[in-house]
Amino acid sequence: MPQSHAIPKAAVLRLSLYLREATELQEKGVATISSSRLAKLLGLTDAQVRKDLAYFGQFGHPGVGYHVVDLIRELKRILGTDRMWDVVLVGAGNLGRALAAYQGFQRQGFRIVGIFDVAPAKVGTRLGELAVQPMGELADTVARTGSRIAILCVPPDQAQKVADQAVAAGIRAILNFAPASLTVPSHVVENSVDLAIRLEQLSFQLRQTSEKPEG
Amino acid sequence: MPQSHAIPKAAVLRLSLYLREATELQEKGVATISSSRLAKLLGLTDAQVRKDLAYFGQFGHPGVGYHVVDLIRELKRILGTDRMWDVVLVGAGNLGRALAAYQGFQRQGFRIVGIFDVAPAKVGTRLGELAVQPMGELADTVARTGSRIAILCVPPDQAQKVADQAVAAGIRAILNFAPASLTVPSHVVENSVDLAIRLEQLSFQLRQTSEKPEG
DNA sequence: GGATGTGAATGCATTCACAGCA
DNA sequence: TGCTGTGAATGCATTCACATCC
Repeated sequence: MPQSHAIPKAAVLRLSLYLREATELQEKGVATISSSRLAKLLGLTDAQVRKDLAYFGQFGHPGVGYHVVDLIRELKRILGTDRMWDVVLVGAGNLGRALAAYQGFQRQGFRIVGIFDVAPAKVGTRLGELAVQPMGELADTVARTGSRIAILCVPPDQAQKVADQAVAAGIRAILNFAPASLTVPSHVVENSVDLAIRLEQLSFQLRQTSEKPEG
Repeated sequence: MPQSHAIPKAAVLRLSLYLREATELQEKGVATISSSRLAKLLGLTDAQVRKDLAYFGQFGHPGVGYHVVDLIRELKRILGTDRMWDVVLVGAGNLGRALAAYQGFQRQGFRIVGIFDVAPAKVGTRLGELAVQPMGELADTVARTGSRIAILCVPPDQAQKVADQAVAAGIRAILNFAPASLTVPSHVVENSVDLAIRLEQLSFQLRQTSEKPEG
């Protein structure tokens, strides 16, 4: 049973890093891993790794470490990726098409089951095994496949409208790549990735380290 | 003059959101914005907005709010986007090509000045105004253009090697899209975006809200 | 010896609440 | 009155340090 204290949001983010690292270690044939070694691989402290994992149970072995196979199984169970998730994608522009083809999603248990776009010119074009569908078919596809997750790759001025359509279609989680703030009902979870902001943050950090950026 | 206290890392991230929102308000012709209204637009509290901005100076007006034009100018100055940054991109796969064409970078002051790939088949192919170059030309291009920032879109097993090459070429900041942890010297800043992890976090949150995910 | 799991202590970020100004 | 800027208070996350176990 988990501890009765609140789980830090940042801890859950690190679980994904532990899973990624553990998977790589498994592929290399490593059987056990200690908190200190895992921490070093990720640039964290050993205590943090142990505390993060202990929020969710006790699956380490004193004197030994964590069995990589067990660690992976537990992390997948906690994160909910011990199953396949069907995902729909809205916006078949450059980014949308690249994400539709992204192998990393499949590998982590996410399968794109539908791609949608408003532009008639894009509808019908093929992307791997899927063809771009018109927005009108979104609700049908969500209902038929039971998808709970949508990825949004639409222009920022259309993002809110498309998010509303997705929610109306039964979507419960949105990964938003549009540089815009979304408002969603409380039963829907939303997560935004603003690519330009990531560069902006680097720009800020460059200023900090070398006070003279010049040109 | 900034306050003598440490600036929370999360505050800097929010500055980018304030800039994004202020830019949108400016396009709508809004002249001033209060902390409470800005907070509401972003799902934050008014005190947080004020404190974040106050870390970097006093550019608000009691009884009025913040002049949108001034706010944008100050935020750009703080974030370092009051100038153009030249950026190189390594990895001309699906994601790399999509990012090379991404308009959002240009809009925020980032210009891709070189695209590189190891695959001979990709070298020479055109992407907008640029042609994919071989890795051997990376150092030359970085030196010639004075680029400080690199975007990495390479397979995870090549990420560390490519990061090392970029650092050796003079790069000071890396935006990494490969699902792998990078080790970089202390004078280099690194920022990773793992797309699959973002979906994983949604999966976790879905489990939390509705304890029965079923299929 | 070597490692985990965890209360206690520390440090950091957010929120409160109000003085001060337009 | 309306709003900013900010010390003080609160709340949250990380680190410490050690009992415990293989």
